[in-house]
Amino acid sequence: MAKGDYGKRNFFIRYFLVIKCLRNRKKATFNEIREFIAAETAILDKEFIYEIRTFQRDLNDIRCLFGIDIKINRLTHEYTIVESETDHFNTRILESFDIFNLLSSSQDFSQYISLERKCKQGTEYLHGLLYAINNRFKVSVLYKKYYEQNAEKCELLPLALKEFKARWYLIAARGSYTTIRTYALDRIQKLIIQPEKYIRPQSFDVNVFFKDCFGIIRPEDDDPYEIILSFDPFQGNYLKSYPLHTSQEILIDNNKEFRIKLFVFITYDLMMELLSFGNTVRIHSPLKLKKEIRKMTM
DNA sequence: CGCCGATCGCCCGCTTTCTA
DNA sequence: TAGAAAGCGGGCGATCGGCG
Repeated sequence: MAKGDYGKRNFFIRYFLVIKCLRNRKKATFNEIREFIAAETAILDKEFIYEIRTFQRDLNDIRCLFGIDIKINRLTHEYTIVESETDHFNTRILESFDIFNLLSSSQDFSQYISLERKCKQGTEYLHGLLYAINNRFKVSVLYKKYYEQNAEKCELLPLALKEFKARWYLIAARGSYTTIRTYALDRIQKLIIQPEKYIRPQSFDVNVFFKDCFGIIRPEDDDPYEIILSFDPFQGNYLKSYPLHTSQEILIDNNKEFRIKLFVFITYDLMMELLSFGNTVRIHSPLKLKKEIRKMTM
């Protein structure tokens, strides 16, 4: 086979298949990876010869590009992906690969896959905003609050991006840093990156800022509360795999009750979440949360 | 049509790890 | 502990695609 027969985009297919192979099998020798890739690319009607030297170069590239570390076990000669539990980025990248692979398949699977019909999410602004945040450029956005008729032009100092419930938000300040607000990307109608720079407050860390928040609201004039909630054991299983918040601690877990403790602000987001559990949740404390929920349901 | 950069295979040599 | 085996990176050349 002549070199380069399969074009320039091939390296991307290789990276993806290497990652896919190692995810499926957990571990594989180079020959197994080579065979896996040969089998996966057989439909391309071109022999895909994968040289060990290329593979070794690819490992380096995968590490640099995606931060996915692949190590070899020198006893068994098997390669594995080094999964670091703290790194959410890796998991998300691998998940995105799965979806990408599914949606970009040349076959028409539309009769087998039911996709959620999403409105435009504003994800096209992610790259531009990240660029502005990283290089400390001011931005001006045309922003339409969902409860207002007209869009409003605002000049913002972009600080961070945040994801919540499959939506993306811009965390930004206005002129001074006295108020930091959250802007939903799907409500941005236009984004202009300004040539002017701003000085980023050194103390701002998005993960610290939202540490005690459930969702995207951080009250300015309140403190987080210790919140005790009871669920039925069935909901408990769900909450064990998908904790409500990083502060979640299990207090009781038996066949009658699943009780947890959270340390978060009492916000609209939190109350909506609790209401979505219907009568399977019971609020033990604090009193403030009980009252607020009662107010909403009356 | 020639130049240039990117990719990849091949080869070499250094380093690390295993094993007797 | 020393030699063997394997990993890994660098150099080199062939090839290809883009570009003027």
